[in-house]
Amino acid sequence: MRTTLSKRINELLVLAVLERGPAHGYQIALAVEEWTDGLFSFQHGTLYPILHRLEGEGRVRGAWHGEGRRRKTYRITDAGREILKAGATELEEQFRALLALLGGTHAA
Amino acid sequence: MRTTLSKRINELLVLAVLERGPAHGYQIALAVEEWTDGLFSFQHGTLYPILHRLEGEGRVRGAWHGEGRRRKTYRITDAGREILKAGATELEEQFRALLALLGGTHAA
DNA sequence: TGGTGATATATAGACAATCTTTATACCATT
DNA sequence: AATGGTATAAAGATTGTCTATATATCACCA
Repeated sequence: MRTTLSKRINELLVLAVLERGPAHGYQIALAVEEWTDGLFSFQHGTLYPILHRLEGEGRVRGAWHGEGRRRKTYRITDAGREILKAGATELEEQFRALLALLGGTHAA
Repeated sequence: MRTTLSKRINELLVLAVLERGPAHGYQIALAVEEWTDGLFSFQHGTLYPILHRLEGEGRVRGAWHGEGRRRKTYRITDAGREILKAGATELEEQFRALLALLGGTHAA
């Protein structure tokens, strides 16, 4: 399964949130939880490494805002948008195949 | 993400194949690959531990057939059928939520 | 003004699960 | 008899998440 499915999903979740607008880590975690009704969530010990990884790969760009409380606001890059689109499409195909196999057992 | 998503998916894939009829490990791996057009697949070092785990949990039952080449044929149990149904439903919900978030960025 | 809890980021270390590799062995084909 | 496909198993490396800890600001309340 190439790179891990969870890893891909987690990265796509982050990118999808950032596609809707810049956000910092904490906001991303909240957004994912809200928008998926709690079905997906991030521990902060999981999220920050993902953000750093994505930043290192050039899929997001982070900028510090040093007014008092330190915050790092992330924006999606063009490279990030590309793999978001490609990844979402690929994932959807995979899910279709998966559900077909799972559903085929109890559906008509 | 409770237990790993990949773990749950892998187990459901195995159970879904067995729901269609008894099979031994090698056949299960081939079936998953065929039925998902290669989008999901098992390394044998992944599949056998999963089968042993499922067997230990009573979700499948394995029986050796010792005529020459050793083969272990697995059947799904009632307990296995239960978590297959429950798991498939749960997974579908999760995917819907995920695709809504991912798709919301490039769809209307 | 001092404490609590939410906001906010980061990292080290434990843990879980898969993947790679190696081992064994039968069978069919050439 | 040698090769390649079928078939299972387990040890060890790798990967990625989770837990726990550390740090720090801010708002609120007593």
